[in-house]
Amino acid sequence: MSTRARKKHSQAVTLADVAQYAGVSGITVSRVINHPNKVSQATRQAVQEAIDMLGYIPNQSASSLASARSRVIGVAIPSLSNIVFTDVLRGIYDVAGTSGYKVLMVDTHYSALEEERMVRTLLSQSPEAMILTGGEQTQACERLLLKAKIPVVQIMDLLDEPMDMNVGVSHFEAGAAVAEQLLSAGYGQLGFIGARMDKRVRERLAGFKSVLESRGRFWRNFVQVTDRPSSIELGGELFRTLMGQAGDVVDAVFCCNDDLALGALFESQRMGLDVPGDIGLCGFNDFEVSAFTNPSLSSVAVPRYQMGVTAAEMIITALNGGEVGPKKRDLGFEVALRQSTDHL
Amino acid sequence: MSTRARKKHSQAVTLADVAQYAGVSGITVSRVINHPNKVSQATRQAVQEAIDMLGYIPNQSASSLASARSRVIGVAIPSLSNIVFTDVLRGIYDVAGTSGYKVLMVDTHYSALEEERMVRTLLSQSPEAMILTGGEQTQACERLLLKAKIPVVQIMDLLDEPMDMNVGVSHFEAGAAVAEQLLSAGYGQLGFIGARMDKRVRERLAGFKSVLESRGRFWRNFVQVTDRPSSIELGGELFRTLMGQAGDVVDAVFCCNDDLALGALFESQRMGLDVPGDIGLCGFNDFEVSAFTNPSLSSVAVPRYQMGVTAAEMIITALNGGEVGPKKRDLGFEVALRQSTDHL
DNA sequence: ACTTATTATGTTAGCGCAAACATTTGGGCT
DNA sequence: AGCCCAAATGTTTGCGCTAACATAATAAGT
Repeated sequence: MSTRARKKHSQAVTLADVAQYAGVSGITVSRVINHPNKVSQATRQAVQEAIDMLGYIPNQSASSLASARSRVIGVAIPSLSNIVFTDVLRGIYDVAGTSGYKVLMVDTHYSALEEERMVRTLLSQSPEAMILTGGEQTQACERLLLKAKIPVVQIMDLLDEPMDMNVGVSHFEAGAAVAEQLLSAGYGQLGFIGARMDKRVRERLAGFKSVLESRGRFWRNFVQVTDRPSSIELGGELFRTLMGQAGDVVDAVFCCNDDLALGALFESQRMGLDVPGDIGLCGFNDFEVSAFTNPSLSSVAVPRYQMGVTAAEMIITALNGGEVGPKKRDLGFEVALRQSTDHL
Repeated sequence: MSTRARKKHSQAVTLADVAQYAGVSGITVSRVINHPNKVSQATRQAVQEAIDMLGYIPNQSASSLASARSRVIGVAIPSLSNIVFTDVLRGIYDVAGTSGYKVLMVDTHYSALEEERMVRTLLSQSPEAMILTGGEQTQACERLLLKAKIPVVQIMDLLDEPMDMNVGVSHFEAGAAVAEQLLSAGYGQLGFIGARMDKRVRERLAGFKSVLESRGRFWRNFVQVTDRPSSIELGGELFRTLMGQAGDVVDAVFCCNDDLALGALFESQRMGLDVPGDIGLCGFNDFEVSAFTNPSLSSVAVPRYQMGVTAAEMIITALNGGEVGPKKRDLGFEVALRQSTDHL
């Protein structure tokens, strides 16, 4: 044995300590923790007592290194301040947690470059799978993930060519559905306000626009968008602007999300406009509050939580070598028609 | 060399591969990554090229194991669906991210036992510090953390005896402040509705109650609470119940959070009650929407994001061996008086 | 009894990296 | 030139754990 004994990293209890205390070998302790059914009842109990007595907590780094299993799922979402993503996250956490996986989450701030950096960070933790938002990864990012050879699920959107698996809804169709519903509710001149204008919002607008164009009812100046982050305040602002330049014609507005829709609703009240009489309003994402405002706000409900659940379940099935089923899942949406679009 | 060569875990590029490619020793590659200024310009560049060429991604498990540094901060929050906590999280992520730390977050679902289980999980990742919500940890949980000998910050509340560091606000004083403000706004018979009833909500109620009792103005049947999770819908329900049993007297209601307050506001509109004329309403947490409803909703603003930032900064300072300053920080609150309490 | 499974446990080696220590190299000074 | 010091790089070892293999103990079948 070398005389220059290296300083122990810590006084932490290790597997070896437990083994000694219980009078067994290290691997037996390891098995009690990871494959308890491979150990006899008696030994298992003795080891468990030693674990409890010493307060042993396994070192996951060592375990990962030795077994090449990290039990970590990496998740990248664009923003933590948007309930849309935190709902998905909840679904992921709920499933991952009960399956013994940890979730390492990062916030990409809606930037593909930031996402690439974050994916690098995540990969350095040797995740066993990865969940990404949307399909706008950088080339380099995609290469990294392919090289990692782990299951990847892209969520939120429906992608033509997912890297691996895909769970989402068609924002194009959702936008189109809103246009249809507003038209059949009797509105004829439809406006659009949008913020942040990420891929999904652009898709909603595209779907909305396609329906209107097919009826010769689309006019560019009925669209009021900005790249600024969405907020209720901004919704009011965009609504006021839109009304300022087309208020004499526009009779209904599709707001790209419920934040904007709420802002528009409250602003319309302050402007003395009657919703749904003077102007119809429809949001997107169906926040809880939208069902309770006066008038209640029509919106598009997307199964966010379920999206997280499904993504996590697909991953866990894949990791367990099970049959994943369809690699692309369209979870659908529902247009919730409420008072704000009910003027007939 | 043994003939039974163990199967390599993966084909992943390792530090040794990079070293060989760059014609240096492994430790030099390690230095380029972790202590670049200890390597000459030329070598650094050569190694960097090798890293890029081979697409090397360091194995964090191995690094943690060898160096006893994980660069992980563990965070336990009670719920992911409450914007209150996700705002704090954002603050933590923003600071931790820019300081090169990863955040491992867990959701305790408002349960101390679940929290203990989660802390165990977190500890197995050898976090360098931990952020917990509130001060209601189990004994065992507290013991685990003490044994881990890492910086711990308890956030949200102000604690008498924090385990280590503490960043929060006094919910008792906030509740008291609301009572004071409502009284000086001219309301005389104050009610309270509350849900979830966690420690912080109970503190708000206690503060509110203490002020009223000191003026002989507290009546038990003006308080309507439930342990069910808070929601807008529930706010409406509790408000209706309270009005049903004390509506002829109560002239203002303190809602333990803005979800309830919004529910109460919308419900009062449906009941044909004038806010703030017939009834005053004050919420808590100052969600964005509260400033934009009609009437706008009075609320108590708490620096949530800043709380996360401060907690993370204290931790990083501590980890760098810096001067942390006061271990207990009261970040204060502000009562935002708006139309819903303005009936004079 | 004797082979053959089966179950329970142990031995060995190494996962990929960085701390500690050792060595070399290259000025800068007298 | 000779010396010293600092900067740059290398060698060795082990972090704590688990896969793979080896062995021992027990049960089951003939």
